[in-house]
Amino acid sequence: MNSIKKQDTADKIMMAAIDLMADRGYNGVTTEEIATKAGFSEKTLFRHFKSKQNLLESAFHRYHYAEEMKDLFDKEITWDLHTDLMMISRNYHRIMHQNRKLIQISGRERENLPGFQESTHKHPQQLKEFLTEYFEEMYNKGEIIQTDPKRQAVVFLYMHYGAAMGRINNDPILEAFSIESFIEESISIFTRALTP
Amino acid sequence: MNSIKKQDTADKIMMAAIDLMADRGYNGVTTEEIATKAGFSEKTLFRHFKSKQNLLESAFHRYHYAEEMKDLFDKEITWDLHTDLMMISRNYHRIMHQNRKLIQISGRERENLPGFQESTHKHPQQLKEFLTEYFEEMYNKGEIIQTDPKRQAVVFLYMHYGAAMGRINNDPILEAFSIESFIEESISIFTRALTP
DNA sequence: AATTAATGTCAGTCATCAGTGACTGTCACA
DNA sequence: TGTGACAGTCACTGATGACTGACATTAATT
Repeated sequence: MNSIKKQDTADKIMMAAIDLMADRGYNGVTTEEIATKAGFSEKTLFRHFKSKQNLLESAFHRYHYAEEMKDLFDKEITWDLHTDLMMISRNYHRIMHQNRKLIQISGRERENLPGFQESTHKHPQQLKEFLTEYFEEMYNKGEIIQTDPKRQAVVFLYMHYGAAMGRINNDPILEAFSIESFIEESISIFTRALTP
Repeated sequence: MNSIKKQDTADKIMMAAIDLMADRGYNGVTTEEIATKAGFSEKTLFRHFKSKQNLLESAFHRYHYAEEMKDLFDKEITWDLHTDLMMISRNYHRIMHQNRKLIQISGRERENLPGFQESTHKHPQQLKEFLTEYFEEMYNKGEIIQTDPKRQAVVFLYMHYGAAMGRINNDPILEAFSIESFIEESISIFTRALTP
């Protein structure tokens, strides 16, 4: 039972930490609260993590969404603009939504998470490069009009990033709206703009 | 010199508070730091504001970007799609940039700012309604194609919201890019998508 | 039955921080 | 010259929060 149970406890504590810190920030939450929420004593928390800071870092490391983002590119590209953009957007929003708590924390805790900001920025960066290449290729295939593919990629990304952040922050604008509906509209606009 | 100087002191303290809290959050900054940065003693801070919480609220109230957003609609609409969208975007980004510190704080400090979230959401809401009406009117004039104007407005807004947030957070994606360049590309895409 | 790993309890340390109270200094102005 | 408005200093308090050490408990393992 040793390492399994041990891991289980650590996981529960990390989950509790993520939950609470996403709502109230690193400094807004006490180690006691985290432990209680996880169903353990504060002492146990400190037996598993050598400090509060270390707990946050561990939690981040453990639940990092790094890898998923990459898979997004490896999916089936059909070279049909609408289909591909829909697929990419859906996956993007799914990943952003799954990782919303980590994203909230990361936005907030620049100071407390050394070298973390960069890892948050790494994946959009990759996505931007992938999209840029995709648009270039589509242009070469004569499927889209010629403009600057890098700029198109950035606009596309920010459009979805904005919506993803709105969703994370419970923006009332999205209340009347499903995210699926947003995706459809945005892709329609994009498709229509780029189709020759 | 009474109330002028008094206001001046209070202002300096509020400015210092905004500066520091935008970087490190409410709980990440001490009243002493704020006072020192403002060039006063901690005592003076508490003579002007009855608590740290009250200081934050006052600062927010004072520098609230509420009003500016509305002016954005009252500007010259030319009923030329490209021109109007450029004007709106430029103003939007200008206001967002001017108020970046308050925006950062507001995103972070949901818990500490009672009823603040709603006031942050109010203006985009207004903007969304204005844009919706604008798109409807443009459709009636036969200047744009028929789709759902509300959805168009939301997509337009989030596109710029995303970029504005990226700019605030120093997203490296925007490094190679001026915001003006983003605006141009995004409006080109939008214009091309909506033009009959 | 003895051992061990994981957790709990309790009492306590140490540092920090919001906020206060008493008193002083300074300048404007009447 | 005296009063009022504003800021400073200093020495506190009271609370909180991260983190520790000693010892007890529980339950599974051998």
